[in-house]
Amino acid sequence: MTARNNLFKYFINTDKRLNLKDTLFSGQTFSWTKRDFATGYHLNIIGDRIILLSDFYENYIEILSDNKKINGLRISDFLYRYFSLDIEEKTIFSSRFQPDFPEVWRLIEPYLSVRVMRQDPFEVMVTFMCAQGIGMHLIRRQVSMITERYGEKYVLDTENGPLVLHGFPAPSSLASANPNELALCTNNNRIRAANIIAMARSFESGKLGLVCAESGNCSLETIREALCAHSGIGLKIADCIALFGLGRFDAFPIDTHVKQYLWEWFGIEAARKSLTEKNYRFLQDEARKILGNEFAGYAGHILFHCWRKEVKKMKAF
DNA sequence: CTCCAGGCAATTG
DNA sequence: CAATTGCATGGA
Repeated sequence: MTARNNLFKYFINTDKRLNLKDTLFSGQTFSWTKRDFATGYHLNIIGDRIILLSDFYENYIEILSDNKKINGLRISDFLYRYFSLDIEEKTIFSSRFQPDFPEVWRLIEPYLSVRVMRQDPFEVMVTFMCAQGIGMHLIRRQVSMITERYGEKYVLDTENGPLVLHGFPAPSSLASANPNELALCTNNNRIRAANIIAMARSFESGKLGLVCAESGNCSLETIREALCAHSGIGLKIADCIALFGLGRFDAFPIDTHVKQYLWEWFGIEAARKSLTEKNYRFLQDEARKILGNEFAGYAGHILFHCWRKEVKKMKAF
């Protein structure tokens, strides 16, 4: 394979859609991006290098050579799992959804190819701890600054000159961070910085590692309890971590946007009330009646993404 | 100026 | 119980 630098083409060619499953195993070099990867990555393969760019921050990178492995898996096997290609589009929504909600179905049909990925748990924990009550602009800035200050630096040679990118910091790096220094990266929110450091230490000690290892076998409630024991992680963030970081596609996080579409699209009255814990859990039960249990969160993310773009008319993701 | 952004935790009624 | 407030900042 000859290295072909088309990284900047990636930034421009954002609407190009290719079938990852077909392309991934064809052995050809390709450039592939998709704007619909909310809370996930854009993927770009340049020759023998694979670059993942998050929509939470724009400077994450993994550079891999063909003979390297990730988590003990061949790259193609890793990506197959990473992009959850084992999940078929047609299985995400029940067969009753389309006839029951034809208008919603018409809106979400173009979004059915959205993938919810199995991302790195620690990374998801940190990024979602940065995502409380503020806009995507500030969330991105926080995570971006964290990677720049605490992540490993990569310099990538491109035909347009060197490109500096940063990997996501390891748990140990944030566990030993100075709170005041980290607060500079967390919107000057010292409480958040302290929470992230405490979580990183817990992760390093192995307490959270066990949750990650066992997350496929235990109940959602068990996962939530372990996560919510940490200051700065509530039900919503715990559900996000389960969904995006632990591959628990049954986890159904409810944020301000989900709350909105539960009322506007499905007429759930309780969605107009505030998100107390009791109401949060009630709304989840209601959502599962519509979306089923196994892929409630997966389906919810498709709805979430469609809601933001088609109804709220948000430009970026 | 006000209101809201992919909330949580502590406090008050 | 439920409702309110502090945390922080920037864009609409």
